Order: sequence, then C-alpha cells, then structure tokens
Amino acid sequence: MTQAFSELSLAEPLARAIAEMGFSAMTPIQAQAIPVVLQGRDVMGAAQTGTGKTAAFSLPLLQRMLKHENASTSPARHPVRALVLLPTRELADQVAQQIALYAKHTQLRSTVVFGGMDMKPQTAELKKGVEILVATPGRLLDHIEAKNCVLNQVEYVVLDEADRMLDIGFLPDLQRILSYLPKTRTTLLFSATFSPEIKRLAGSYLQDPVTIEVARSNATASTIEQRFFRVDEDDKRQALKQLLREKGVKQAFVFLNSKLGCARMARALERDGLNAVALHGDKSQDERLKALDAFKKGEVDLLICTDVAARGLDIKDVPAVFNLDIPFNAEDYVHRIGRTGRAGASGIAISFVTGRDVKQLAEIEKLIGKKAEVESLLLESDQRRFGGAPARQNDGQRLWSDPQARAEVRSERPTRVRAPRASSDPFFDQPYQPALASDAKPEWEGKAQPARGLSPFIKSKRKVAALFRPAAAPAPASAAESSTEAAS
DNA sequence: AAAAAAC
Repeated sequence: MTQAFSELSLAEPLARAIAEMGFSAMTPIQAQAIPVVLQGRDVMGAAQTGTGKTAAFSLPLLQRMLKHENASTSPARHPVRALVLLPTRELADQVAQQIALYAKHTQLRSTVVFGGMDMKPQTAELKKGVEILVATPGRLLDHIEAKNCVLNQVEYVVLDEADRMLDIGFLPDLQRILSYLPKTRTTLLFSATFSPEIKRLAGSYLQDPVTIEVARSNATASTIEQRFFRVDEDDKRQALKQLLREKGVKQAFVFLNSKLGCARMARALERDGLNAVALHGDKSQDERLKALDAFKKGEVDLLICTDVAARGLDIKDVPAVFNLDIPFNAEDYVHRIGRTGRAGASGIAISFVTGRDVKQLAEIEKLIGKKAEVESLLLESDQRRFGGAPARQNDGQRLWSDPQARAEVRSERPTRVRAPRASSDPFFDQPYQPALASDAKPEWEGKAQPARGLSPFIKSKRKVAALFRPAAAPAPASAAESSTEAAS
C-alpha cells in the first residue's frame, strides 16, 4: 500500500535529488497530496507533525514549475513563480534549505528572506532573480515596498503552518501580501492543526479546494508518549532535572510560555551545570540561529524556548519535549510535542501541570481527543526529607500514588510564603470561597470608576474588575479532583 | 497569564 516516489514519474533532476537524500517510500500525506498538487488543484492538507508536509508541497510544486516553463526563461528575467510563507524566521530558513536541496539539480533558483538580518544581501539575491521565494510576512512586505521583488507573476502560494498564518496576529500582513499576487493562482495550505473556524476562513482563500486529512485534524503523532505531572511552580526546575535523569534523556526541547521565563530558566540550568541555551524572540537573530544550530549539532542538550520553536522545526532524533508551562493554545501543545517522535522515531512529551492549568489542560484533552492522566511526582528533595530510602514505587514512573504519604511529605516540606491564590487549586487546596455572593452587584455600579484609592495591593484595573465579577461555579474543580484521584 | 512577525 505504501507508495514509492519512483512511481510518481517526477522529472529526473527531482528524482535524483530525492534518491540522494535517501527517500524512497512516501508518507501518507505525501502519497495523497502530491498527485493532487500535480493536477494544479488548491489544497488544504492536514497531517500529524513529523510526517513530511514540506516535501508534500514542494516536490509537486517544483515538478509543475519544471513542466510548465514560463515563456521568459532567459536569464535576464526570472519572476517569482512560487511563494512560500511561514510564521517564524527559523522555520523559513529550514524550509528554504530543504527546497534548495530538492531543487539542487534543476535550473530553478530559490532564496529566503526574513527579519532580523541585513536587508542588503537579501536584496542582492532577489535582484539576481529567483523562481521560488521563501519568506516571513513582515520582511517580505519590506522587500515588496522597496520594490526589491515583483510578485505579479506568482503562480503558487504556500501557507505552511496555515492556521497560524491565518490567525489574527498575521492576517493583516498576509492579506496585504496576497493583494500583490495575481488572482489566478494555486494556493496550498498545510498544517497539523486546523480549527473549524480556521477551516472556514481558509476556504475563502482557496478555489475549489481538495481537502486532504491524514488522520483526524489536530491528532498527535502515535509515536509520541504523552505524560503529565503535577508540579508546583517553584519545583519545576528540580523536577525537570530529575526526570531527565530518570528517563535517561540527554537532549530535549524545553518549552516555557514567556521569554523572560526562558532566559531565567536557561541561566539557572547553566548554573546547575547543565548544557542549556535559550531561544526566544528577545534574542538577536544571530544568537537565535546560533542557538538552534548548536542544538541541531548536539552541542547543546537543552533548548529552552518559547513558542517561537513550537512549530515545524525538524531536528533529528530529539527524544523528548518538556512543557514546563502548559501552552496558552491547545493547538500549540500539539505542535510543541511534535518536535519529538518525528519520521517514525519514538519520543516522549512530558508536561508539568499546576493548579491554574486545569482549564487549559481540559482544552488540550478536547483537542487531541485523549484523556490527560495527571500523575504525582515525588521530588528527590522530598524523598530525602521523608527518611533516606526513596519512597518510590514501581518503576519510578508512577512515583507516588498513596495520597496519605503524599500529605505527610507535604507537611515535611519547608513552608513557602506565597501570594494567596485567586482561584482554587483543585489538586490540593481547599475549595475556593467567593468573597461575594454570585448575585452581588458591584458596589460601584452606576458610580465613578473605583480604580483609584483602593487597597494598595490592588494594582491593576483588571484585578479590580476580577474582584467584582460574580464568582464562577466551583463545579469543575470537584470533577477534576475526583478524576485525578482516580488516576493516582 | 504570551509569542510571533518589520524597521
């Protein structure tokens, strides 16, 4: 049933490049999408992470460009015929490199433009003429407006990570770029995640599209083992180090939700003697590329990153992904863990869950269609306090399943001074007692803004609003509690 | 509670 690239009768230069890269069998998304793109149809393609989507669109696109030569093949005039757009600079770089490899034996030329780098070398490349242009949106608009490239002869547009490209942060730039392109063209959208809303929106950019879904949209790759551990915010670094040791993991992506958090975590881990480097949008592009390169080469063990690295990055044989924070979007969870378990390899994805992540975890469960079983984790520091011998049970994976032992150890732990929580922690805490009855009217209703002159502890208007908002029903808390108890 | 993408 699996088909070989050789059955496609691709042009010789492409077939040769594929063979040199050691590819023979097509993945399901490739087997399904390539013939359709070869027909010149618009495509919306969904397939799990790490299953070769880049080849699925670039190979047929190159083939068509070779077969349907533009009239103007004189070296003097090379209009951009294919445009590939991506949401991060590193991903643009990676995809451009891959396309260059596929096109190696053809006359087709390609280049990549993205921000954070000098405009001049990019401009020079564009002026020489390229048929295939890979880009991030902002820098491409710069080049368009500087008239460094002309896009009025573009025949093919690819939005890779299409759901991200169509989200609200990118949409204005994207629409402006599309306004420079001919109306008659082939448009290809690819991603591992498509929400129903994005699917609908995407439809308006496509003409009579063929939808290709290998497995259900938003599905996680079956090659990834997913684990969830209940870990306090302050214990995350210790828990990470412990799990790296227990699982025998050397190299891993470590995701956090904020740039500052990444910088701090990377520094702290380095102080602890680990080989970690941060990757996030506050670093210079030079640092970003260097960090990624070092990680790729295996010179760095831990890549401490924001969602800048969540999508698309294809690094061979990274065995593990850690989510030190649960991502804001459930989709990003799917992409993050997709950095491991690629091309049929196996991988483990470990996510740390705190009390405030419960709602987001439910979103993730809904999206991936799988129950997230949250396990307890006995920290080594707690084991020592508990009396020398490790209280570890079974294979060390389900470390601590006795609730009573858990309570005892907790009482042994140093008391930390913490700000009171705004909402309940269904894992450990007392149920939340709302300060106001749910039907209470804000006492300032109809009066002037209360923001000034309140308690000095209330700093933002937002927090004030939260105080006066009717309390949420406490029902989900007890449900979450009973299910995690059952799990542990 | 954020990040990404242009200077």
